Amino acid sequence: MAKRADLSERREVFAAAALRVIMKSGVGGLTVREVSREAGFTTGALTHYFQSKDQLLIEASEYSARLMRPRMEKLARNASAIEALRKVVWEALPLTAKSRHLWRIWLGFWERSSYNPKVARVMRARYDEWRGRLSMLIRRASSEGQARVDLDPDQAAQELVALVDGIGVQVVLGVGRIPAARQRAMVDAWIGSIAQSRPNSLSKG
Amino acid sequence: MAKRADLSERREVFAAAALRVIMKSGVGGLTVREVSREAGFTTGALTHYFQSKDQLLIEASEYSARLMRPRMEKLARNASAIEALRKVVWEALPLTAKSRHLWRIWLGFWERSSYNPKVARVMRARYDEWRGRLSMLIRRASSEGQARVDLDPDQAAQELVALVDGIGVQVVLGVGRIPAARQRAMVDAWIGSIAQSRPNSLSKG
DNA sequence: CTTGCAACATAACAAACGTTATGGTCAGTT
DNA sequence: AACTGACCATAACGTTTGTTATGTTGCAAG
Repeated sequence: MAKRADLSERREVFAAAALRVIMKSGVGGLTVREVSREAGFTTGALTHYFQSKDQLLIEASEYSARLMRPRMEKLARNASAIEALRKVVWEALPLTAKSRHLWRIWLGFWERSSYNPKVARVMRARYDEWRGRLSMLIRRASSEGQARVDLDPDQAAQELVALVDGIGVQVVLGVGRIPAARQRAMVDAWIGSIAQSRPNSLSKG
Repeated sequence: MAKRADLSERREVFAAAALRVIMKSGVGGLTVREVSREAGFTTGALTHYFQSKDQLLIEASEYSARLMRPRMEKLARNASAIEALRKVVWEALPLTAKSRHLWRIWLGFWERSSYNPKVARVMRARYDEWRGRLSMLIRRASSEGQARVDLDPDQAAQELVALVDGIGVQVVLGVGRIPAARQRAMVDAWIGSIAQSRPNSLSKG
């Protein structure tokens, strides 16, 4: 066994290259040759680390999730649950160029996931994590008296996920105009609708 | 000039076949051979009516819009502007199997529109029409005292478009669960937020 | 009745694709 | 020092693609 390069490190290099190619040409326009070139290698290297193109796509999808996760987890640790929810959702919005780039990538995976079961599985896991994160924050907000208690946290989280996706589509496709301030206002309005000015303990007493 | 078949009629046959293929294999998986077979012809016939695959896709996109338009226009003629808005948006939701099929098609066009300027142009026109329809109804609701007057109709319509897209994504991708009743409730909640119980004339007086 | 062109089918084409095969190089083991 | 296998390049393979070329047929105008 004569190893010179770290395996998982090389795989990340190709995954990152794949994301850059997707940004340029879309998931449908992605080719193993282009990804190899983007990574600074040739197809011989890529096939050494990935059994197939599908595997590369899945790895790329997981890598894109790893890019967001740490920031999300940090923002979720905010003392106020409602404030944490605000900041977490804001982070997901297509507010910055970098965020819009990621959105462009995710959107590229959407269609592929409709016709590729493997991609669909990864995509579902991704959304489960995202919805779960929001659900947990909403639950926390309820128990801390910052949000209504007559609320199904999972259902509320599902609504919020849909809201964010809708904004993402409009902005990334460029079919609508939703400036940053408006995006945040929409999220705040939704959070305001589940928020509760009076603490839970008082309304119970 | 020996014509036997109506030109625009044949083109619609191919457009409809293209939509069926997209439902099955996605826009990325669509091939001219498959569409020809689906239409009951061969590629020779298809190329006789379409200069390129892109033209076929655009025609198919426009055809899918023509499928919705009449129903939308009929529902928009409701006496009550708010009620018309409700019914029009409900019609756009992925509530029925048929509607979900159309959503699947639209979603397929999204990525392609990111990298194909021609498709992007058509897509933008489609959303302009959709947003304009909602904007008009909201404007009507305001002037009839059914909706707040301190409202930017275009901005409100943009929000509603995003909401519907978000629901569409979640349902069609199958990454979230939003039952029909919940979809309608979400729309109603949004409309409720812009609605006004007291007529405009009173609040002005 | 001839003729011309629309309306298709069939076949061929070059390009691009994912994948596989082959070969070379060099670090690390024996 | 010989050897081995990880690492990567290069090339080839078979398939599929959009497009073009080349028929063939049959209605309708002249």
